[in-house]
Amino acid sequence: MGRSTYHHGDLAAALLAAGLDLLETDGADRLSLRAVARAAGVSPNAPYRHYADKDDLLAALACHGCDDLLHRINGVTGDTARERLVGMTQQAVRFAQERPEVFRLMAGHLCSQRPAVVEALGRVRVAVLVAVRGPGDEPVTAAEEAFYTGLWALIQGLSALLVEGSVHPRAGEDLDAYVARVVSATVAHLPE
Amino acid sequence: MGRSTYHHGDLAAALLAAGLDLLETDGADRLSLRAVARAAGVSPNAPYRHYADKDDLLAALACHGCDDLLHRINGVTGDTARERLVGMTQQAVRFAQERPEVFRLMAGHLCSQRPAVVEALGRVRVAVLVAVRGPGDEPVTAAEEAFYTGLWALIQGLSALLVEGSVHPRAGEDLDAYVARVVSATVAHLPE
DNA sequence: TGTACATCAGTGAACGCGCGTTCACTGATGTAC
DNA sequence: TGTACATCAGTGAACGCGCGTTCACTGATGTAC
Repeated sequence: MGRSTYHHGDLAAALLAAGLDLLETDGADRLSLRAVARAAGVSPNAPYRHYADKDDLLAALACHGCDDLLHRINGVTGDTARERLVGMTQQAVRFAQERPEVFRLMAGHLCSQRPAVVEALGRVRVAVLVAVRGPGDEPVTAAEEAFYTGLWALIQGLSALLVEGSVHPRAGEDLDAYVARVVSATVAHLPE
Repeated sequence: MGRSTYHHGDLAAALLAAGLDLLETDGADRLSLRAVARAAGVSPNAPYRHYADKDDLLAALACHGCDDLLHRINGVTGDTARERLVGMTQQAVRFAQERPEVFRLMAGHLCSQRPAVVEALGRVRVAVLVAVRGPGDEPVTAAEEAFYTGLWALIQGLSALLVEGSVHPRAGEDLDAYVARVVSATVAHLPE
């Protein structure tokens, strides 16, 4: 804000940070490029030096969210595939609870066609697959791919349902415990 | 359009129809109440006689979508729980493909707090539960509820992933066949 | 059957708004010689 | 070390836009007597 030089220094990063902030308070629908510029203490069209247009900034925000989620997921450990799946789903759900608007942006259609976002989401999906499957070099069969797609859908769907308030833990039940119950009940054939 | 009387007759329904139309072409974000009024051949503020505000119309559109999906789901038959689950998921996916914007509106946050939408979505969820479970009067146990929540998440999540283009059938594969594969692989413990 | 009148369902103009983006511009920076 | 100059990264004003909503209003409808 109290910028002393004419040049900002790292406006791209500052806009990203301001954007993430405003995203969570306003939602992607109401997020305006001008507001982001204002928050970064910069004139309305300064962002155009760093982002082609508003959608470009939104895509950058979504990618940032993907990186965050990827990082959380990569931190999950567990002895069995089911434990790791449960752990990852808990991470995804928590992420969505903590940063609902960035989650919506990632899962929604505003950015879903942007190559950078497609790739960032792809990395998350691969991380899930690898974590559940465990290390190994055998090629992924069609049947496995279908299975992992289902798990990915389950993770995304459950996160979304919880974020939108469509489903809830039982009264007094811990969110993580609830997620564990739902996931375990659904994929009961995975080894415990 | 060529309305001959001053009074419209059934403007509420006409606005709903125009709204569903514009929703699919513009998306909920870009849908404007004025455009809906224009499409119905009526002045910009005529809608306010029938809908409290823009959000109220959006909620009505979402409810309409829920009714459509409920109807499709209720048409599903099958000898086994898994068959019925697959059938319902195929219906949901097709619905989302045919009416992506109304699907997004239903699954998204724009209307998720509106009581009418909450109830309409609840009816769909119950229909899924009943169809998978089959007729019977025993109360739903906590474990069952968790399981059905997972199925609901799977249905919603897979529909969303397909709508956003995040996952695809294999080259040349039929969409229904793909959905059947994914669902079956994921809930392999349901009796075939 | 006629009629006064309340109510309903529209009109049309206007308000105030903030937006995305473009334009022509200028201050700051870095580099070649 | 000094300097000319290209380039980069900002400024500030403006354009044109369509929006949601409100206001005061009027045409149409239905109902009580």
